[in-house]
Amino acid sequence: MNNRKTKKSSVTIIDIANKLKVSPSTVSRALKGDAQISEKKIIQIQKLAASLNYQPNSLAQNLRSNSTKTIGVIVPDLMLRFFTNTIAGIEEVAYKAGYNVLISQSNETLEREILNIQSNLNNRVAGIIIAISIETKNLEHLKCVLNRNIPLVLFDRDLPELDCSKVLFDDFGGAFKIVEHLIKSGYKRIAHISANNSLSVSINRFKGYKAALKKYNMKYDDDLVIFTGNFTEESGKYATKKLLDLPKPPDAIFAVNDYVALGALKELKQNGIKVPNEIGLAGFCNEPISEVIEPSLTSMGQSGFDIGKTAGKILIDQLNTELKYKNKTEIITDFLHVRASSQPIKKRK
Amino acid sequence: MNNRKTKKSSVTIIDIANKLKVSPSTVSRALKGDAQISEKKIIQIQKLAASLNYQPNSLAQNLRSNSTKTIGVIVPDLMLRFFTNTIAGIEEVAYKAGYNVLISQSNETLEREILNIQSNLNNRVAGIIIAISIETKNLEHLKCVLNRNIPLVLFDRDLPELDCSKVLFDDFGGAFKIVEHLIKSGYKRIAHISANNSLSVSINRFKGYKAALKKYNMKYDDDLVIFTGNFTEESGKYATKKLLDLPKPPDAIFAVNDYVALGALKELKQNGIKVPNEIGLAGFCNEPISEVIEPSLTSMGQSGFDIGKTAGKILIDQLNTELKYKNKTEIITDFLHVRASSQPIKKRK
DNA sequence: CTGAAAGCGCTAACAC
DNA sequence: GTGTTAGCGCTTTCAG
Repeated sequence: MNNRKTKKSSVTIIDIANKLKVSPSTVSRALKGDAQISEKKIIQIQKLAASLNYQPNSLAQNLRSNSTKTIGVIVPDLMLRFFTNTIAGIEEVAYKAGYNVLISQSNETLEREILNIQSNLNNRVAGIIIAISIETKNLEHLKCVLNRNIPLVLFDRDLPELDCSKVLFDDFGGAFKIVEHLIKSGYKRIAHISANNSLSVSINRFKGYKAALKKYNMKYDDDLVIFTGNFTEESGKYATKKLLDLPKPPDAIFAVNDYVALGALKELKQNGIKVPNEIGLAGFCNEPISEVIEPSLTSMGQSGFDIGKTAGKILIDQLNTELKYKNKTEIITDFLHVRASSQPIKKRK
Repeated sequence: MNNRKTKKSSVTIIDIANKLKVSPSTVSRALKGDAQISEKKIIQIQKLAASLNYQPNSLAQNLRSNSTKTIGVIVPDLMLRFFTNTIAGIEEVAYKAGYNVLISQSNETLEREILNIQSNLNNRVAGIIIAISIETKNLEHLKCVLNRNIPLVLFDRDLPELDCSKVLFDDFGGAFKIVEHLIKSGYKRIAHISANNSLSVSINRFKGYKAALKKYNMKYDDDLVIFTGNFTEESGKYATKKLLDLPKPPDAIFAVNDYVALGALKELKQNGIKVPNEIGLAGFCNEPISEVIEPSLTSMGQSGFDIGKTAGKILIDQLNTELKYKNKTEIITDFLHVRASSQPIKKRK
């Protein structure tokens, strides 16, 4: 009996059809405002549906169409601000377009990423937006998505071998601007703390660093580049320690991101080195902390929210226009937030 | 033809049945390891399924069971660190239990929250975890969820009138500890910057503040409490301005959260007031910024990740055990991070 | 131990 | 304009 009650809890198209002595298909059509159905029937049916608080059963619609109004989003780590900001952007545009957002995290492992994709496919998501894990070199699982004609949008971390839509940040240009700014501020020996985990993000920032040095005829020095393997504060400390141990330490440091820069700053302070007076410093991402630390940190902006919105837009475009094969790459840029940590050398006492 | 290809792209239970000359029901049972099916058939069927890379069509399973393996999560704002940390915690336990996570944000509006719930219900989520919006006073939409026997877990923001599972932070105790710490550090006139938007969070921190004063026989002074309406840095500045304008300004400020405290700190600095020497300061949430600002900010920890994990666990418990009516309230506590901004008065020069 | 058959709710040929 | 019918893929009685 409880069972019956539960069943009755949702009104179906058949209930409406019975009450109005019409067929279920008529109801179905009327609810969609099909032009073939007479005006009065449409109104009558829609009125009854509304008064009964009819809600279409998405599950049935999904099975019928073998698709859903759901976008799968896979990110490496939900504890990282950048990725959650991206999700906020995606949710924003998805909501407006009537899509739901299914999230999962790969924890930076390929294994879990594959399971996430699998699960997304089983759930017949309409499309997938993904930032790949550090481990992702093999791309079978991603090709599998494309083979099924499911639109795929890669963001932040590029996979040049994969042919699909992408939303990338201009890491090269961003790094270039930072280093250019440091050079113009009078710094002569600019070090770079990189991550070197084969991620495009890391690689391209390194390239931007080198390009800026080259443009201004500054010698590239291998000793001034430290590869740490990841993006943590600890790495920043470790790398800075190594830099300070050099026979000729740098007079500025460009860190691959703000947390690495924070680690560098702490290490410098611990060694009694004044920033920016003795060593200038700059980071990447413009995290909230960059604005509030002492001295405030010069950092390249990188709006995760905008990247998310763009990725969402591209995906929904592909979904709506059936241009499932149209691969679009969008490069997002942002501007440099110049703060105290990179005060021009001239102004230094 | 393309159509046919797409159709063939996924293997169904019927394909397997045909190849093995058994019925679809046998295959279905064998895949679940039904004890009734003979050992050899089970092995044979599972082997073939694996080799064909058979993936059950979740959509069909969903329709059949009128339910999904999906947990709906609704938060006010995906740009807030606390909520995304919660989501990380939920995802963690959901993943392990084989559930997907569908997220949506209400943007702090009741209207959108209702639409989010509606959408979750249409998608037949197995359960819902929600942090209500600031506007949510009417609870029809939430009762509607419970009426459908869908487990609901409220977190962070309480709605005392609603009878369901809850995971709340010990805001009262947290505030009490902060104020007690300030008192023990020698502060005599402790102000509180509150939000007063009728959220339990705000109300309970205010109550904790008053309780601590009372315990230590300190007079409660209305002038020392400012209600700003929200949780922003701007509010912190505004309230601090008002506090400094008092005939007898406070010698310590307990801000309802870290961003409000940050605003307070900036305002104090702007007025040349030394923290903690002239005015002590404490916040709430232990945001990453609290550790890096100058002076570092004393703050009550509040692990969104733990709250999320707990909420997820409770929901999944209810789902697994069919104890859909068992309403469990879990109170999460954390510890106080004492930092420079509230240095004991004795140590001040 | 296995098969036949019905049905979850909706939609879209195909009829008339 | 509207109804009939079949079927999306899976599960689960009910029969044997």
